[in-house]
Amino acid sequence: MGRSPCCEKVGLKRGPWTPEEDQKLVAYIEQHGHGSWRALPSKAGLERCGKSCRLRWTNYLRPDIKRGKFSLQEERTIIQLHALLGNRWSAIAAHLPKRTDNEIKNYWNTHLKKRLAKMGIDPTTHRPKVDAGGLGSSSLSHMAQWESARLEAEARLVRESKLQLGSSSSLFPSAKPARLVLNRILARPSVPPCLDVLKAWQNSWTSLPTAEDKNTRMHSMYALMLAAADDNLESPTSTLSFPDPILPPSSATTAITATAGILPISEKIVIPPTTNTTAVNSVHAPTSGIDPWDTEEGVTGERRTITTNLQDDDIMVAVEAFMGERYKNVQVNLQEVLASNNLMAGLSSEDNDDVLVFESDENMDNLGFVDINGEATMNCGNTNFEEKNHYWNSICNTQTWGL
DNA sequence: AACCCCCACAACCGCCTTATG
DNA sequence: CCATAAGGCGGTTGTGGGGGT
Repeated sequence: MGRSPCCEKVGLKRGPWTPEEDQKLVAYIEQHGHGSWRALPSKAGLERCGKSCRLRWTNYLRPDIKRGKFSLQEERTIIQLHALLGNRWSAIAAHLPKRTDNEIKNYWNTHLKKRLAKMGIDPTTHRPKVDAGGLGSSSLSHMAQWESARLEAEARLVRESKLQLGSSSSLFPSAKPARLVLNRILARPSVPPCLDVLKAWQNSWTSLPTAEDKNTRMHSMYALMLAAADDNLESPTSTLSFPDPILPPSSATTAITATAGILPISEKIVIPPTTNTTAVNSVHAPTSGIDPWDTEEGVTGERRTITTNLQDDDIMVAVEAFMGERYKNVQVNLQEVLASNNLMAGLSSEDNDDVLVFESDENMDNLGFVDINGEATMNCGNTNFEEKNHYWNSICNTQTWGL
């Protein structure tokens, strides 16, 4: 389809707005609302195109925007979110009240990007620039810092999602709800567009040369699912628990109702017993206060599926994967982990047919996703849920997230 | 004082998505 | 289902101001 120009360009003024023009625009919108932007200029007596008026209003004249220097907290937030979301300025702006995407974008391009570059951080990947000599200790330190920042951002998003889901009224009604849409994880070569972190995780996984490598390397994984808006959660509309149990008790089919908050999820997540179940794998459930799936009781041979029919793409499942033989069977040290090839991923379900399956092997050493077709997409080994849950909790619970 | 360069930021451009008839 | 309008978004450009020479 053809795209029509937003307005006739001939005879229309361009360039910087004058105070008089601003005044006209503000006065008109305050009195009539903006209505159709295309029709606005003539009604307001402006010789501008509607798009120009809209941008001027949304980026500059709107009363609910904050201008001026970015605070340290705002800078930190921008960096964290950029590490997680990339150049998705509107998504980032949704987490910075009263800041516009354009302002954040400009600030990033003119300040933060350069600052990161000076620190030896690639502002695109948020990873240390690799020099010919490999990673030095300072690079590792940077990596740890930025991985930490990125993980904090992830935790922040999760927390904010919980808050938003738990409340029907947004703190910032004019702002769009935080929307983190992650594409489904697929092991097939035709990976859909997705977050960089997801790509990174996939790449890191698929780049392992052999299955043996995959198995011998230590991976751990947290799955965060929109689920469980039952009585155990803080809010009847909560749909995200983090980190909530992945696997259920073996004794019964568990149905967790995900009710509709901001995210239009209204289906059940059903966890049926599987045909050749022999025992239970379990995951600690630290946030619920109820721990029916204590890790100490993890047994072998279980294969379970969590089947969910989801109605929209606003599902987030974030996965943390720790890689590297050096961490096998050692106490996880946060900085070490962060300095390692620690990656995150996620997936979403885009239609009713999607099925998300977490699968574990006989030693509970591997967890994996299986897509709707039952094809194993990835595995993560040697899971230590206690440690990882503790780690995530420490991020989620001890951070003060200024809004 | 004049010129040049750099920087910050507002504004624009073009593509994409969504809404509507 | 299709065409079109309108809005949203991210990349890029243009402009003005400040600092250096």
